[in-house]
Amino acid sequence: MENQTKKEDRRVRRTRKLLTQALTELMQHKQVKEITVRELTDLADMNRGTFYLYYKDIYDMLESIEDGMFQALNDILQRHEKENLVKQIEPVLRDILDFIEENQEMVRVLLSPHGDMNFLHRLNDVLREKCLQYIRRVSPDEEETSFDYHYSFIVFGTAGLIRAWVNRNCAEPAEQIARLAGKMIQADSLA
Amino acid sequence: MENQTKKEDRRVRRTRKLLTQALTELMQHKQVKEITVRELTDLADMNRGTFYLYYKDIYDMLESIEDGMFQALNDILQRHEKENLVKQIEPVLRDILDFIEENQEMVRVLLSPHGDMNFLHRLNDVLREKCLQYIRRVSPDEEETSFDYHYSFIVFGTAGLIRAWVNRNCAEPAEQIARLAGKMIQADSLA
DNA sequence: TCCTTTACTGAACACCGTGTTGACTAATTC
DNA sequence: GAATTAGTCAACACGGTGTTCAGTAAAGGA
Repeated sequence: MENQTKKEDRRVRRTRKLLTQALTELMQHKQVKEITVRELTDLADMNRGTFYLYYKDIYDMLESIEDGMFQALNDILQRHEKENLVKQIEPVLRDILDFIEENQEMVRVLLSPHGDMNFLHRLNDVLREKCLQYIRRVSPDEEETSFDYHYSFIVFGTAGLIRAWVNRNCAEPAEQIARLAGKMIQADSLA
Repeated sequence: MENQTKKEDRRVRRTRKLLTQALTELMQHKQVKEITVRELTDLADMNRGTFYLYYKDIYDMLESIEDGMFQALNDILQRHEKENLVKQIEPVLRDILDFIEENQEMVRVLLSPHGDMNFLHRLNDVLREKCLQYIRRVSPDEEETSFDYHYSFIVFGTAGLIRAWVNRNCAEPAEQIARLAGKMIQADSLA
């Protein structure tokens, strides 16, 4: 990915960046459905046709941005692959929250009322294995069905927590939120 | 509300019902953004203009349906107004889950990837006071900021649980889910 | 049962965003 | 400096939108 970025023409980087900035800006004020390609490119101060050189439509662009975030998320999960999750769930959370803090504007709009339900579900899918693995270790004598419910509660709950955090402009240090999330996740897994 | 329904012309009831059925049907297969008024009224087998007698656009219609659900939710909360939430959170949950089971098709699509983020946030708002009240009783010596995070975790988490449940076509009895939710909510509040 | 009211139909309308095209210009890379 | 490629500009047909108005059919009250 870094390789690709460096091979990219400077104009391409510029255009992508301007479009992303404009979309983030617009999504703070209106729903995705209300955003037209015309006003997006107007705000980014470029030709409307240029948009179509990169994306099919606004939703395609949004998905593409989400792709980038999940790429990063996967990298983080990869790095913590070999840790024992039961005692060390907070380090992963720390890294994830740090990444979120760096991209808070986009995360905020994605989890806002103007946001994207599909984002939540993709998050669900990515974290599924990781979470099940964790829950099984914490309370191994649980029935299979219960796993699913605990896991769904935890992932959506954590998303809610993150949403509250970015809505406060990440006022609290990431470490504190990681600890809090860790506690609640553990409490649920045992419940 | 019942009064209004009975005063309504039979044709109005019929039209509203057909439109709602058609939308529910379409939302199972495609995103809201992809649904046109034309295909909605085609599926409902009525004139396109008729749609506009009731709703501004598809999103307005969806919001209107959500309004009805929140109306019902408020009624349920009202009925359980005077209960002591600490020991008796499950009865409210039971009633809410019963209602959800009756409307599972719509709830399923609203919480699906094709769903509506705004729905989650409205749920958040409605349950806010109720939840804060509960958390304060369970763990009264907590700082104010923490409340917000616990509360956000719990509401989103419960939504996730409900989503998992309706995705399984409400296979488990509502009572069992209410107990599970109650346990996890309590565990979080204490965490 | 008739009569009034009103929901719905069907067709037409201008409007606007979409997505694509082709020739031209400007920036970037090697 | 030359070749390549990104971005511009104007134009185009297309299709969904939201609204209108006259005509039809269904509902509900007396």
